[in-house]
Amino acid sequence: MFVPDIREKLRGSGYTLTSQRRAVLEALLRAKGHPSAEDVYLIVKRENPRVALGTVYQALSVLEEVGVIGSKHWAESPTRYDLNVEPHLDIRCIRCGEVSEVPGVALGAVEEQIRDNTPYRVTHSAMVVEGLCPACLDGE
Amino acid sequence: MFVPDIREKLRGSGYTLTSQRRAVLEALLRAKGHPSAEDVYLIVKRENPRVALGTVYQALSVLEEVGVIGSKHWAESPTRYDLNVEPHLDIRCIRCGEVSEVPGVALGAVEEQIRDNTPYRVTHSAMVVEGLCPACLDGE
DNA sequence: TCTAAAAACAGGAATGGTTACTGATCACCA
DNA sequence: TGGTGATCAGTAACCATTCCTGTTTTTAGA
Repeated sequence: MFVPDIREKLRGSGYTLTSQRRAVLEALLRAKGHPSAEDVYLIVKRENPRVALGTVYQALSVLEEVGVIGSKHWAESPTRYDLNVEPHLDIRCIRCGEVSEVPGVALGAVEEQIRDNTPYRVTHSAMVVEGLCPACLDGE
Repeated sequence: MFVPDIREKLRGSGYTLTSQRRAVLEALLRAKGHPSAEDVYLIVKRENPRVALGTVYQALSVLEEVGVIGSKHWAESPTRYDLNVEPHLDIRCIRCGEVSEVPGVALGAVEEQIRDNTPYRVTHSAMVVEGLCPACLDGE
């Protein structure tokens, strides 16, 4: 995703691409994994010590709203953010907190079953998966 | 589930069935839906005004540990507790917070796919579903 | 280019769900 | 009955996140 695309998406919802929002995106790119808001904040702060944590939260929320980034939430753990906005499945290690992707799992059929079996209008569904990562399994 | 069974399950993990834990179970039974810890606390307090919220949290955690109750967590919302410990799917209304069950959805195949596609040892997986309940849809 | 209005920001206080701590109370077994 | 550990009430602390206020930056119009 190029900067002009992102600026365009923000414009579309009445937002601007500020240096802080760009810094948050760059931090997300640099982190490469699934950083929390605090992780992003620490990276951004290295180059721009004056940014506030609240600004990072607000930037993440705006960027998610316009569809440039995605977020995932596990219980007892801060929300993780991700440049990958395609539907995909992530697993989180209950010991070290590392998050990684689980490829090759199709949720389409399940989502259809859900829609067919509830009178609710479904707005969001996601699979939350936890386990022990290979590194933590070694230490067992 | 009868009281002797519950006492036995608690015993098995070195716990006792205290009056507070019993009151929490009764509140859960009376609430009938998917109450939060605070909901349970308010119900328990009606008959036993001296119980502390912390006690309710601790009782819920013990009861969950021994497998007598289950819990579900949605982002931006307190954890909900449930006497139904069988795997099942719940949907939460993003407007009023009401939680209800979605019957007839099978996650077994998906869980198998997950296990086959990750090097993690999966310890827990659940589907988190949100939407608008029929009552809130009416008010749209 | 200048200026007023709107948006975004920094810094810090506040919030809400949950856990941790402390001294008092209770349950069980010898 | 007394001792030992579990449990409890009450309260303080915690942590992720949001909210608030005054200031800075950006934008749009003249």
